[in-house]
Amino acid sequence: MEAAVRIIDAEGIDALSMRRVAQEFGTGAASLYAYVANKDELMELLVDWVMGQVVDRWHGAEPTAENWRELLKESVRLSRDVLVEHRDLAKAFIGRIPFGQNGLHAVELQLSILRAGGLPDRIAAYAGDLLGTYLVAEAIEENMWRSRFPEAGAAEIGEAMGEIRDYLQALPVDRFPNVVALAGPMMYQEAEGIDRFDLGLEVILRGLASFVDTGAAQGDVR
Amino acid sequence: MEAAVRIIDAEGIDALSMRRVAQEFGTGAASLYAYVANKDELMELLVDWVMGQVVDRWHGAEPTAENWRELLKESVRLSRDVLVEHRDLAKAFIGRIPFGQNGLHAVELQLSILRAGGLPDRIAAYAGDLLGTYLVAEAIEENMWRSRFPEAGAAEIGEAMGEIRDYLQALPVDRFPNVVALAGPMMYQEAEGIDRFDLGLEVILRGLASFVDTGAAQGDVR
DNA sequence: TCTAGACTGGAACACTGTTCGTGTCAAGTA
DNA sequence: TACTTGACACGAACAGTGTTCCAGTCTAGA
Repeated sequence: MEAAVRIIDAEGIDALSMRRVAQEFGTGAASLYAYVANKDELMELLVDWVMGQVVDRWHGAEPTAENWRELLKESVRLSRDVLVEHRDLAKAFIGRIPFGQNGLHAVELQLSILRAGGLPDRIAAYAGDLLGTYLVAEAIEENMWRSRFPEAGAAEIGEAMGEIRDYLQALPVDRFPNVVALAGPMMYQEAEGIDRFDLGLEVILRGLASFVDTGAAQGDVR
Repeated sequence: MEAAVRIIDAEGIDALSMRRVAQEFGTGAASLYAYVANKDELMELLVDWVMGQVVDRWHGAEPTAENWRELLKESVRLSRDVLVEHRDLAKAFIGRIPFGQNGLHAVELQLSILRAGGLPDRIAAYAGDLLGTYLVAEAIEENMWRSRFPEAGAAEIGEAMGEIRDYLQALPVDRFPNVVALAGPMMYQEAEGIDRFDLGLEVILRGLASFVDTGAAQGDVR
């Protein structure tokens, strides 16, 4: 597990092959199949391993009706941070439900926050999924920008975005008026002190919060 | 392009190899490199092709301050439907920004709806991204359930979910009280006539709508 | 009729996940 | 002590991958 994470951290998830992992132990790929059924299972374990990291770093404050929003944001941000620390690893979450031991633990934590906030069961159950896919997608995208310029630095990323912005702004105004007009806000990592991730988080949270008052925000669900 | 889509529809995106595409023309893989720089470019074209399908099927009603929510829902649902029709294809969208000709067209449409709704530029610009990642993630997940039981049928999917639900409910209540309690709502495709996809859509839309009134919903963005 | 350039496609390279079968070694039993 | 069992090691092989090389073919323009 640790060897696999080491490879991902250093070379990205595309470099993670059975042979490469085995090499880390100075052995052949076939040896790994004594411990793991196939690569998919290794991925599954990897996903659960990183969920364990998230759980370990969670401070564990008691969720209440007052602090649930802040707590939820913190937990989602923490998960995002852990994912981003391991480059590509977020891609392993695609098409996988983290129902290993650590994954369940993390789900449990999240649900406890959502229910403390007074969300209806149906909404709370679904919110976990929604936030999960959001955070994974965002982690992947962030890594994408970062890997475009391996030497990194926030400045370089801004520069890359700037180039795309220029391209969008140079589009024919008659065919793409809105794209041209919004090229600026579309290609900024942060604006007015709030970065993209927090903005999306806020949007989802406001949507969730609208379901808190029993009966008030009912009606046009469809 | 059409050959590639044919393969994906029949065998899934994992079966899409250069050799397999070439075989569709009765030739060798090397021949494709006269038309396409590499597989990544083929994927890029594929992504733009499917965006073209979405644009072609859009009815094109004029967005207004009254109908923007309904219109936005329709457009997101349409995109999801087109993606799901092509199995795995949604995976090709991961880590890619659809800025081809058709992609830009689709973005333009979406932005026009968002701005008609009176969303601030910054929110509108970001909402496109948010909805895009949401719909792609949801399409992938739906396909995952579907491919677990290739003979398909909504009943089989429900059965598969039922098994996981049973497993979750059998978990130790003292360690996972909330998971056990919410196992039911977590593992239902639809409840009370609203399916998962529409529910998530509604959550995001409410969150976005809360930014419409200039000044009203300001304040604690962070 | 000749030539330039677009296209073809077999062969090869360096990889991938996975399986087979032989080999090693340590613990448990007679 | 001798023997058996079972867990693990791992080179070799198989069928597949994306991509490049390069000797060919074919066709449009001069």
